[in-house]
Amino acid sequence: MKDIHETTEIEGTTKAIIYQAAAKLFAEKGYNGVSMREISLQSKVTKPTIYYYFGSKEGIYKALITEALGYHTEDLKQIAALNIPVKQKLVELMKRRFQIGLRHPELTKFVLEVFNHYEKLPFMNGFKTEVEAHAKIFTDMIQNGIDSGEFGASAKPELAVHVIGGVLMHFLMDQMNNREQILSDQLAEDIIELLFKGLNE
Amino acid sequence: MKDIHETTEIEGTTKAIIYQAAAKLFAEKGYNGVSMREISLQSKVTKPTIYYYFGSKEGIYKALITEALGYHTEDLKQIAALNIPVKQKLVELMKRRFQIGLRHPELTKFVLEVFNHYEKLPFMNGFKTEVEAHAKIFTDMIQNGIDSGEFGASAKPELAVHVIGGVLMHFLMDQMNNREQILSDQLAEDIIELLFKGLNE
DNA sequence: AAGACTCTACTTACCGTTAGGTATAGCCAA
DNA sequence: TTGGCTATACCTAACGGTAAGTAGAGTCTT
Repeated sequence: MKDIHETTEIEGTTKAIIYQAAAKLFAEKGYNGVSMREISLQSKVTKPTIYYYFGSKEGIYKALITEALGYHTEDLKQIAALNIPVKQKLVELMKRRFQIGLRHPELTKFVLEVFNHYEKLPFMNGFKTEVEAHAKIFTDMIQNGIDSGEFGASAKPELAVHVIGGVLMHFLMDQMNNREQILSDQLAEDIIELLFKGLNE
Repeated sequence: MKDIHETTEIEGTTKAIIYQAAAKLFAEKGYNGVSMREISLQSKVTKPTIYYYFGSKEGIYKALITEALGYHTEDLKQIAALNIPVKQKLVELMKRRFQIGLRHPELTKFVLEVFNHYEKLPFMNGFKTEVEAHAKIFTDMIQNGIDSGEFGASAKPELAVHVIGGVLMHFLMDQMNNREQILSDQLAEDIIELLFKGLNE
């Protein structure tokens, strides 16, 4: 899989410079917390140039979300297609998400924001389809684990999906708000192990 | 325990009217997404009157956070002091948080925002102490469960804290973004049960 | 008990600043 | 010399915040 920025951007071009400056600022302060002037200053590109490439503030933001979301969904599809036990898929998913979280914190924050849609922007609904597509792949993966008997029969699928997804997002969020490194492959394994064995063992 | 709004507000007063309008708007659109004019319009109170009572935009926001955070910490303290097994305390905590989430979605969103501090406001740091105090009570509670042998010895305390806390926040967040009711006492019990037994049972 | 004063609660009208966005002209590589 | 790109300078609307003033109830003095 290509690295996250390679899909739409060529490093060093004016567009890419604007793109990365905007990603950083939006991730730090949210959509309404960032002004076009700030992006212009941070990227050292004048305002009209930004408008030339992205059309509007909404335009940059949407481009950012689309890329981040697309990348994550593609990655998830790939994992779902692997020929390994579901439990291993979950470990793999968590490891990869953690790695992306460390390498691309800005884009990770966008994904978290879309999934949790906190600072509700009116145009966020436009991504509903993509978010649901992503959720479906994940749900199917868990359902597979239950159907195949790999998970206990008592595990309710929707509950399991929420718990695993919730924990994953929580750790990502935690890393996004911390300077020191929290996430690691080992942590990913420990989390899945704990979720499988349960607290009372 | 008193209901959440009784602590600082008397229903029907101008201050309370502003307060509730602001809570609703901030929860919907985030700090930077809401203007003082909007609060003024929504509450049908003129702008200077809002300044008369709260001093600044930051002032209203901080008042909202302080109340919500204070209430939640008080509630958590109360649960921690109960003379029941730790597992039951967790169930009780989750039930209560779910109930607050349903009854007071606006204030619940504030708590989530502070804990996840997404749209990072510069003055959010001012609540670090309170957030840490809250976290400590929770961590001690889990640690108790491990020390007393109620939880499995293999459960790493920090991991367990993050998993339980993460799941709790995730479900609250999910409810905040949905119109239909998701949360219930039964769900709280199911979640804790799943976390204890693990997925493979 | 009447007038002078004070206080709370609130309004009208406005401030300087910044927001998103753009018209227009110039630069420069192909 | 044309078309992709970038700069200057500007627009209107909206922002957070405030100066100045007032209605009306209460208080204090004579």
